[in-house]
Amino acid sequence: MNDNKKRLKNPDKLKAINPSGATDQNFFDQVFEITRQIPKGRVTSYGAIAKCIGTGKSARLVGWAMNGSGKAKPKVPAHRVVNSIGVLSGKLAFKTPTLMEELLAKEGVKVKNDKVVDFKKVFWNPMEEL
DNA sequence: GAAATGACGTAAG
DNA sequence: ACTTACGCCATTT
Repeated sequence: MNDNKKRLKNPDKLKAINPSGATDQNFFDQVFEITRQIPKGRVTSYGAIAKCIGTGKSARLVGWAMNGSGKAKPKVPAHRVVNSIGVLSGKLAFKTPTLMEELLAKEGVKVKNDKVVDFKKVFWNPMEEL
């Protein structure tokens, strides 16, 4: 497929995030924007972000969007985003499988067995903070 | 265009 | 706590 019929407002910017040039950059933009608001030492979940944006059930898309976080500018602290139970499900997508854990530990978030320790305590809710 | 894939989520066994 | 199953939606093949 890959038809160019889809509306591409900012091909350039979008290209930086999504090489194939696809869906509204809007979605990615919002995901990144929220992710950048996550305070140091705190984490949030894909579902929470999805809900905050409004897509709600598209938590998967948030994760997919994070896939492009490495190319996004400014960079997005994707390491502060975990799944609903606090597992570092995306650590394999980083340059090194241990990078995510390292970054979190550096910020004061302890990780044990690929899980965030005291997840409920360090959880940051975009709905409440924004 | 149908089928498969995925950094998810929730429910159920 | 772990596994299975289903729903969700954009991307990819």
